[in-house]
Amino acid sequence: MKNEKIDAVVCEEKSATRFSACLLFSANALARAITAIGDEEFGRFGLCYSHAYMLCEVVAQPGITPSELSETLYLTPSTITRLVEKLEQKHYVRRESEGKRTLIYATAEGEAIQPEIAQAWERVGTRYSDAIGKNDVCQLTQQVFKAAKSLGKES
Amino acid sequence: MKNEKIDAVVCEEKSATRFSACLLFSANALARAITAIGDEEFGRFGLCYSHAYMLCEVVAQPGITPSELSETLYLTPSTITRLVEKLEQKHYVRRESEGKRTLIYATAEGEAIQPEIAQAWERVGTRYSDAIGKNDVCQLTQQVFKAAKSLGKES
DNA sequence: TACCGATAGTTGTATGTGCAAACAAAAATA
DNA sequence: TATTTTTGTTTGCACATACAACTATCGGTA
Repeated sequence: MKNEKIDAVVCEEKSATRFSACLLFSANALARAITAIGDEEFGRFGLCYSHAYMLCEVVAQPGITPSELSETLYLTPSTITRLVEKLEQKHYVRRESEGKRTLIYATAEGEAIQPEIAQAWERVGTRYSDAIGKNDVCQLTQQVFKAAKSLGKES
Repeated sequence: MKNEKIDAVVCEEKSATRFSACLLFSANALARAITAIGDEEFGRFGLCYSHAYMLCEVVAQPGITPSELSETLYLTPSTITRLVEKLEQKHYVRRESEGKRTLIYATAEGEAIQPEIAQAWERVGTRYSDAIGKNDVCQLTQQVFKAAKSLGKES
């Protein structure tokens, strides 16, 4: 019984499943695993990884708009709005309305925690490099990003 | 101004960003993009991709327990409980208590939609293969899964 | 037999994310 | 100039997921 049939075809090692051959499955599993690390590190100062990334971008590009952030971060505009709200609550950014656009600026406080973010970022990198292997990481990242970009256009 | 300094180092093509070199970022971007496709296809009959996967597993392994599903699907037990609840609402599975364990079985209805799930699964595969390239997909999937597994052990 | 730690599962709560709809402002067209 | 369309942003709602705390059961030990 059980799943002999499918497993016989798909599996080679014991931990593989009928799902491991599916990119939809694997990509989500990877994202969850690595996000756990990211949120653990960035969480030390009360941010999740996407907040940290967004804040970096705002610091680098003062007056950036939500739609620009949306493109850079590969997130929908509504998600950007929510993230900005959170960062605003924490006084890391402020918003300025300019016509139909919204300009986002980092506060002094937001700029001040940049070093901490950079450190956390590095720790995250170290941790997943250690787990996955430094050489593989670089290639994997490139391929993953390329795939994400291709799929972004698909729909 | 802007971000010349960093971009000069990191970017080669215009769409790359300081983030694209980060696996945490890229993996999440990929997961979101591919999940959008998955949910679109599986959503045609009211499921999201994780429901569909779980149902497959339950059909293949009648009487499977939440903790087994948790390992197979790389999801936390609490998430499994929530997914099972959803599938139960839709009358695709039923639960049986056996001591401290819970056994999950597919209903006739649940087994009946298996063909539809298989079709949707195939459509998803076709769509991302078309976007990414058939050859790349296979290798990418393996690497992504391997990385996810390594990271799963890390924490 | 009676207790205690370990294990399995569920629930409360919180959060990131997205879709669809609403809204506001700009641009295009008549 | 007036009207329509398009664009940018925000909100209402829904959902997958996780953590922490809680409950229930099992297994071992005194």
